Amino acid sequence: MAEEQSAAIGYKPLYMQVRESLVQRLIDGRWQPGEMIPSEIQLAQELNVSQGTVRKALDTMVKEYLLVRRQGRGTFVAQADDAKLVFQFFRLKPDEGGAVYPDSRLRALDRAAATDDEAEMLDLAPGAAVIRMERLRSIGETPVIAETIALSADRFPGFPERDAVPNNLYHLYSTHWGITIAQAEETLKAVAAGADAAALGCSVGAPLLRVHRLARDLSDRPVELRISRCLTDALHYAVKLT
Amino acid sequence: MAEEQSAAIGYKPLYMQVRESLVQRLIDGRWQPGEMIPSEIQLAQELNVSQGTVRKALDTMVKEYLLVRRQGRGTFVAQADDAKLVFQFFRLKPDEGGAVYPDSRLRALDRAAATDDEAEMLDLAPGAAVIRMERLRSIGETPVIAETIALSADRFPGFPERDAVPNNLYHLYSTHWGITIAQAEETLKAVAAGADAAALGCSVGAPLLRVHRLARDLSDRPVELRISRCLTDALHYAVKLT
DNA sequence: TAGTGGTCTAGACCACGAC
DNA sequence: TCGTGGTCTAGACCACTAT
Repeated sequence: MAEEQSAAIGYKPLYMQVRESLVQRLIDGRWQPGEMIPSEIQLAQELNVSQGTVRKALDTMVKEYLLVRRQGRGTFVAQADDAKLVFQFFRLKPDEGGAVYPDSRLRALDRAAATDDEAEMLDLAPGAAVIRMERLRSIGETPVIAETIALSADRFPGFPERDAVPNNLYHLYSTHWGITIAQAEETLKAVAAGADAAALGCSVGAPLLRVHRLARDLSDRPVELRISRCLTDALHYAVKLT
Repeated sequence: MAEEQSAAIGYKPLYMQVRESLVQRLIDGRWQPGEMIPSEIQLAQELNVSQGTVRKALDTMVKEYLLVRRQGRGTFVAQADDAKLVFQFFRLKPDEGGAVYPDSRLRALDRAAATDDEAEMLDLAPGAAVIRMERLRSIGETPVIAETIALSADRFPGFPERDAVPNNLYHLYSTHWGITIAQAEETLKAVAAGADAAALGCSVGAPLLRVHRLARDLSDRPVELRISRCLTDALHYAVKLT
């Protein structure tokens, strides 16, 4: 690396510095999703470190789903629409049968002033403009999820019209604004169905799984606040604890 | 390692073979919880591999929470009652304030024939004997979780009487029978309160978070089936997606 | 056959904790 | 000061993929 190690205080291992330098290339868009990155040997020469140090940095980025290794071919920048990555942030599975990714129907798309909660979670000034969406997601013909999604309007200029919004939003964020969703925190509660009951085809007061998600980009900045109300009669939320 | 690499088919990296050999020492009880294990150098000599290979095996075991490294001191076998490990399998957090670990009151403890569901999940013969517990868990004076726990009676001979069952069951499994819970799969649903309503102090039909957990030991064998019904008025289930 | 990542080795030096 | 884990290097060979 160009800079020398500073004093003991604030010390960062070399491979973490390499990692940060490589993540910056993703943030800057110098490396685009799907693109093959230089080989470990090339990166090592470029950064003046050994191949082993580059390897350790790449290994951590692979574990973070930022890169994908393909033996014999090379290392590639992960894409939000990779079949496996689609389920990185989607944990609802049918009780019977394999994983499915529900279709979406956009019921509303507005610009509005952020609520206090939205402003705080998204790190915006009070009352800043947000893009807010209401979606109904279905498996086959059966509606299973009602979603409210809020985005900072500033970060998504030229957001598409209602008919042009695709099902996979994270892929849209990536292709149109170069924003990669790298991690998310979810909090789950059981709640009684209220205004969503009609859309979901359940009775008022029926138990719903409410999932509150804050999604962050590569720089850890909050990007999207999403609140989903899920019918869990034939679905469940799956978690592996290891 | 003693055995040579077999043909290409069924190939396992050396560090994974080392890992399996070390995990076996935990399964056998040759390494006890809290114990310091030999240094990397010693293990490398003993197994006839390099220190780097031992290190890679230890690194994976640390990530699995089986070992704990303490720089300058050594590497230790993880204990189920380590402050941090208690929360490895407990994801409910108060909406406000820091993490808490609820107290438990055992309402029932029986031996009974396994239900079909229990037999299948725990990999038992139909109708085999299980130990079944009903617990009510509270934060302060407020009941928040009703739990049903099923264990294979064969694997837990001499299970304590009702008054002698501690709050931390996984620590009990470890100390009395040498069974380490290494991983668990949870499935979550929202359900309406039924028979538990009285104990939890909510109304019948109130939404509860139902958590279905299958816990496995170091050999991946299912050990415990636990179904929790949680009041999520002031609690939430937290998940980090990375 | 050439180039890539995957694994393995051997040795060096540093940071930390116990003595 | 000593022993531990933490990091870094340099080089070797293997397995996989594409050509």
